[in-house]
Amino acid sequence: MFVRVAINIPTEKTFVYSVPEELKKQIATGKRVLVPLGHRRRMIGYVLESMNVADRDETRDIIEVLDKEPLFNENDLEFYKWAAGYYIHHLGKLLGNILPGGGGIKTKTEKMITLCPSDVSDVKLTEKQREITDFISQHGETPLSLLRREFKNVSSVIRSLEKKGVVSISEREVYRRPEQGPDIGGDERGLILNKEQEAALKEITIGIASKKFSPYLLHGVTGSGKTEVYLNAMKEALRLNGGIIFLVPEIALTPQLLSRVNKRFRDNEVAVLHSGVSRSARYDQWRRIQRGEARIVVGARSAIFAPVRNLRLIIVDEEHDTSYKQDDRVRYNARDLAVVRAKLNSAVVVLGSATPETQTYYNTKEKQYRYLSLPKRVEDKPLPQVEIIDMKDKRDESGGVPIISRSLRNAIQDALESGKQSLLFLKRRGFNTFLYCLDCGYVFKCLNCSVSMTHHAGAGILRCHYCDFSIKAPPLCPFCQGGRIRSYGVGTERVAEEISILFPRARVERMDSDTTVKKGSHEKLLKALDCGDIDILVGTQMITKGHDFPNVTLVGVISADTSLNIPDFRAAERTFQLITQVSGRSGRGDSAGRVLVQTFNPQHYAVMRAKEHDYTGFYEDEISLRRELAYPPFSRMVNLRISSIKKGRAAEGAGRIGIFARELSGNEVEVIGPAEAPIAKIKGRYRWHILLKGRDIRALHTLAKKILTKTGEDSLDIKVDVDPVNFM
DNA sequence: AGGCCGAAAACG
DNA sequence: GTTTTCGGCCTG
Repeated sequence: MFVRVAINIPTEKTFVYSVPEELKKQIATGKRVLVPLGHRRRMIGYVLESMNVADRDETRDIIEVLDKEPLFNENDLEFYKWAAGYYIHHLGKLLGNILPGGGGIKTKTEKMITLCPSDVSDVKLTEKQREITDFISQHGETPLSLLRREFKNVSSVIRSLEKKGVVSISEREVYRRPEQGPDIGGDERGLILNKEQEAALKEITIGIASKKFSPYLLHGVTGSGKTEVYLNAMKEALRLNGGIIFLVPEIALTPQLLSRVNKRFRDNEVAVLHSGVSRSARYDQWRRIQRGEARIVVGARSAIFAPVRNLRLIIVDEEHDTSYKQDDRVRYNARDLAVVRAKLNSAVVVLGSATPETQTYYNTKEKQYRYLSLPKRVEDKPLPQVEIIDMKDKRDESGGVPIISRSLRNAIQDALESGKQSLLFLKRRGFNTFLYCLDCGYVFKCLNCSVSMTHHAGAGILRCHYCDFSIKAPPLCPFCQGGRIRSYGVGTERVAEEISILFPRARVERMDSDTTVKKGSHEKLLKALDCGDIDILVGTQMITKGHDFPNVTLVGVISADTSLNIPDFRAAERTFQLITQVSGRSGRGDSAGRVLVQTFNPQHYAVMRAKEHDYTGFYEDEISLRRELAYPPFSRMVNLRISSIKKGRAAEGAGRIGIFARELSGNEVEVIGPAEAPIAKIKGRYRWHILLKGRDIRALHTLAKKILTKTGEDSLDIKVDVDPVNFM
């Protein structure tokens, strides 16, 4: 017997090994095996298939079968192969990244004690032994750990009981569970769906029953109750014995959402997968899913690979969210893969958003996806009033542009006085964007990355947000020794400080990746906000995602321009989404909400359409621009990211690859660049990129693959990014 | 990825 | 002529 395995090494090849007689019984597709590779090396191989004849003369034996049960089946494998092919990754590398337990994680077992059924009344027992056997007879099969808690010196007593034949010891697998977060947002209200929710649910239900591939866009304004539709659809899929994947952006995978799911479904039906779940718990969750014990998987992007049995429904909440795109190691987009997987499984996929990607909405126009709409908030609550504040003519006492305009200040004041909460959003954490020397103009930049370092005043340090390198903030300019060091730009820390000065009585908190590094601190802040222990919360992106806090009536966007001025064709879309999503946090309770957006571009269509809550208007503006410039959805893109430790080498190599790409591109593919990346250096590597653009993804694939094989000749690092999202 | 091997460069 | 370094190649 032989097996074909994939190994997590950068090669297209799969490897055939022979199976020793004693391991034959254990072999199955989807299990991991330990195999020898090369000289004295042992690697984990993933069994792709087993066969009776090998297609080569010499094979080596596998050493060990690592899993009792497979991690995936043929159906899952078909999907993994598709993903590896589409994103131009080696299958072994993909499997190594998405499957749990790259290391040798063992299943956790627990010793169970049972009384032997045979008549043991004539066996003499000590008092202690009697006590324990009585306890076991009351409880039936009892875990040893429970006995440990109840009695002293349990192990020795049990050992002697076993010797006497009174009890028997067996081992049972136990699942390690991810830690449960606190219960936030208790009231599970609104079980009754409104007309639009009902209509959307009905359509989805038809799709589920049809057992045909049925893709939907659920376009519902913020606060329109999309989650309620999801939960009902899930119930329906479950009723038909279907498996479910519910994807949410990593940051939105909050206790709030989880407790909602947990209240609706039985605990043992739900498995949770995300980066916060420990390795071992992840492995156990995976096995529960594979066995079909957990029918519902809730998770961040990697959960799209979960080996769900009889998959009938995939939900992608906030489908526009860029965190569905994984940019390191294995590059894939979980939102797009969700559609593919649904297609392979003849299942339903529901993409939900208040601000769908232009591409997604376009697909509904092209009749690729069915369009479902929730145009109103639940209970007909009004959308918040959005006011745009033109910062061009705003000056503070010293003649500079103020961080907080007068109007925003007044609005915060109003909210405070009426006992309401405010959220202030901005893109950058830290205190200031950067420090510079007033005398010579020296800017403190990271030595490894070509970005200015962010000033964290609280800690008195400068930190690079790309490589995390930090230094003490120096009092003197290292270049001219001048003492006049000034700061420019603002971060969350600076805004929080400013707010504390303006409103000394208010309870101000900051939420960004600095204040939430500690496990559970994210939940703690949200809980505090939920309990009303915070008046004003200043934060980055993470305060914008999906939360529902009824007492928040004011949302302030400190600057809409940070997302508008990035070198990315989706900048307008991102800005529209951002303003709309942040706005959505406002006025979810009984009081009407207000949103204030500070910007230097009040006339920009993304800003104006967001003010009017006009998604379709924005879409029309955007799609005509995309058509004109032949950007997606009117073209496809593949980005080649080239980097090297040596500056010249990166530039040269990129140039050479550019020429090569143009030679091969033909008239189907347009080669743009090479260009130095907007962030020219990260972690000591100089970065360039070449963009391939064309109508047909296959032509792009072919060209990208040719470039990869051809360029093995120099020590450049080349990465292929299919359907790129991040152009920095 | 990581070890092996041959070719080229450095060495004496 | 010998040692060291570098880069390409292969692993079942």
